[in-house]
Amino acid sequence: MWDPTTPPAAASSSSSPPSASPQPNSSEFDSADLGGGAASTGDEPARTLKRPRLVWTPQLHKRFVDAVAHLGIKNAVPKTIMQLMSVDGLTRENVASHLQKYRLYLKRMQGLSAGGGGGGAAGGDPATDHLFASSPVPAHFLHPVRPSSDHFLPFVPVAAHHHHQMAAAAAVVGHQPQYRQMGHFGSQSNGHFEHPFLARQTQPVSSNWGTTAQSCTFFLCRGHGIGNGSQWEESAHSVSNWG
DNA sequence: CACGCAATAT
DNA sequence: TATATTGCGT
Repeated sequence: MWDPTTPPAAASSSSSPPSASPQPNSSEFDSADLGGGAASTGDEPARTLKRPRLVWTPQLHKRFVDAVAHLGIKNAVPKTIMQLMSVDGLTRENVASHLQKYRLYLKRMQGLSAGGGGGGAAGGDPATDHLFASSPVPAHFLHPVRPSSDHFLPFVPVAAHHHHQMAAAAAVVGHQPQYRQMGHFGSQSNGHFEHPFLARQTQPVSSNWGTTAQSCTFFLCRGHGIGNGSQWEESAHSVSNWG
């Protein structure tokens, strides 16, 4: 169902010059624009609404990887990852599904890096490799920390990444309903987020960062495409309260 | 219940 | 092709 008519990710119409200018544009998403049908029979609780397929952009995956990296392999379970990512609209299933693929990817990498050498994600599934290769994989992922006998590690050739077209942005393309997913991160201060995004809901959240700079730090984590470890690390420390 | 993974569905 | 969903064991 990936809808043939659905463009792979919004063509970066504006910006995203081929040469450079990453452009720290804070808007990596469109405003949710409600179409006519929208909720059809009224506004159903997002709970039961059929959400559009999540499109895992490199940026989104970056957050995923960072979350896992900071959580540690052991604590990196779907629910925790989801919460740490703080991406509104993200469900546990979304993360779980991708986490599964990601683990397979890591497993393959382990096998390859240990024995052979060279390349990166070669010979695997073309499908997953490309996406995962866009994000640097923390070394600890490949070797869960040997208790005491990790003597010779050949060297871990991280997958050679090429430059791909990183378009922009939108994370989800709702082809069926007219919702655009992922807009801002949640201000799940204490529990979890409830409303995905949608519509013209009121959004009292804005008042949050208007007066208190707290969750705003998360926004800093974008800007560098590939090849960067993590900069939100520091940010995370600032708000180390959610735990 | 939440997790992890294979198989399957869309 | 990429995600989502399901099934089953833990």
